[in-house]
Amino acid sequence: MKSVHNAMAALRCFSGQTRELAVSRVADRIKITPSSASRLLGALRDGGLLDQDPVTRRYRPGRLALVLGGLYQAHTKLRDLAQSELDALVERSGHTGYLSLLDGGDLLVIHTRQGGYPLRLVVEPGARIPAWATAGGKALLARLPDPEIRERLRRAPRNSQWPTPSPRGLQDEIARIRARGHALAEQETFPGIRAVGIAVADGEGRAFALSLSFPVAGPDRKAQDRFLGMLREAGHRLGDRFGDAAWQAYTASHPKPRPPRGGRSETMEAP
Amino acid sequence: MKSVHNAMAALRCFSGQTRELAVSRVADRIKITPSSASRLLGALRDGGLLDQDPVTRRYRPGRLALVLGGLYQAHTKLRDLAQSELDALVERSGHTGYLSLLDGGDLLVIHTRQGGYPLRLVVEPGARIPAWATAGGKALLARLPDPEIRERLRRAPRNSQWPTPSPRGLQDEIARIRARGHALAEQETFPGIRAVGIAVADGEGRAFALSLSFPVAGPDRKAQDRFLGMLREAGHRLGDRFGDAAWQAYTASHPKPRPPRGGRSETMEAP
DNA sequence: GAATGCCGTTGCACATAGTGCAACACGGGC
DNA sequence: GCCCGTGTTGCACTATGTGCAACGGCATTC
Repeated sequence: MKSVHNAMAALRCFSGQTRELAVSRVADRIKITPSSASRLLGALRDGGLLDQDPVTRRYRPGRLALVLGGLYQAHTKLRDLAQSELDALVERSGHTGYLSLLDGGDLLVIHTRQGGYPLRLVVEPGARIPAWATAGGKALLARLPDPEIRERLRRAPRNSQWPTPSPRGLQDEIARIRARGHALAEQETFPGIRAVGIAVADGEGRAFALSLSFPVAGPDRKAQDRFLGMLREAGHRLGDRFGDAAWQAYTASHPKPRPPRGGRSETMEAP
Repeated sequence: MKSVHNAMAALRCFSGQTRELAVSRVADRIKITPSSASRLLGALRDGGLLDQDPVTRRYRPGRLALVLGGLYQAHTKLRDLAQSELDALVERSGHTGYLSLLDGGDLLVIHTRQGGYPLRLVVEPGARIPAWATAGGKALLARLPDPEIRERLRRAPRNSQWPTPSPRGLQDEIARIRARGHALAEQETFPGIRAVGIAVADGEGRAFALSLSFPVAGPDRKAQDRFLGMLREAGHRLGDRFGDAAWQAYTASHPKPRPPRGGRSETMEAP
């Protein structure tokens, strides 16, 4: 299945930073000859997974990609609602928010939203970062059983930019995240950047991380705590909505912001 | 590139109705042996384009599909805004709305939203319908140069359920749609169902159709005209926003609802 | 305007890569 | 227990995709 593998390697070249790619760029990045790349991308275009700009001859994601992406969300609307929550969070905090999910040992960024604050950590959708170096990634990992966490981190290729954790430190941090229900990244993703992250899952298996990043020298302690509180409120809302058992447990460490009184307004359509 | 072609044929089996597929179902539908299908889907899973349910062994769109779908929207947010407009339309009319685009000679449904009205034409996202049998498809086709319209319809495989148009009728209908700026489908998609559709394009090439369907016996003439008016208003807003020249021209037939007074509020972030 | 470099695409011969067949393992039903 | 349906794996064969080289198009350069 080499050609199929190459095809997906080619597809993975596309990201928020590189929405369009020339044949030769793809050939370089996945180490195949330009002739093969030309045929491969041509086939993907014929199938509708890619579109080709008729004038520049460059490729970009196509219609088939759009429908498949839409289908990922499957039955739930967790992704949609999570994104709304995130947008609101960014609006109120002024800092950058990320919606992402776990891909092996990496955090895969799905959606970002820039806040108004001038100093920003810009990460494009499609970017992959070692999960353990991010707040969202840690929050997602902490939901997995211990052996799987170790397995995922073991398999992840070593990366000089983001070091691998010590077994001891890993254990402690995971325990802390599980107890509190949120994860912190203290300049671990990027120097000078602090981040807070939570993870929410729908009925079966699909988990997303919501995270918020800001400069360490930016908002003061009080403000940071407010952001964390807002993030946790969002987590509670989503957790309640999608029956995420973990979020019931987290009520202990931080009290649940609004104890459910009768008569919540339903904004979603009935099935 | 046969295996890549098969891969995309397999991917095209997924739709709103069939979000999960078993190996054998895919094998049947794209006419390959189960062994090949097993290897093929396995490769797509390894690449992240598909996920496999560990217990049922069935496949569904994966993370890579999600990012690629997100990238389709590219620089513009036409899709997002069009969807918002559509949702509002459905809310106000109570009937079903569709967001779709042209795929060869077919209309490819991207997003649907059910209204409250009990009698509904249910079309799942991912569905393909001969464009000429739909209001949205006609609106999209009418934007193309004449030879290309004929070419696309010529290439489309014959389909007993939806007949091909006569050259004469095609010519007239296209002219009518271009003059008015919207298309109608009078029980052409489905018996007893009437639909109205418009098409909007962003700066370069990407065009979406917004359409609304309702039973012929449902809303009265007045109400239908209101729906059409609302749809056209949405078209004007989107057309203005994305510089769609066609929508300036359409002002003649139906007067533009709100002539642009100074000081439009900018909701999009600056680049 | 010719020359140069870069890019995308196409023919061709070879060897790899993917195919179908058959067999196996697994899980549920009459 | 026996089935049937399903998903996966070994194996031999051939069809398929590969690299190489050459070509045409398009800018940029001199």
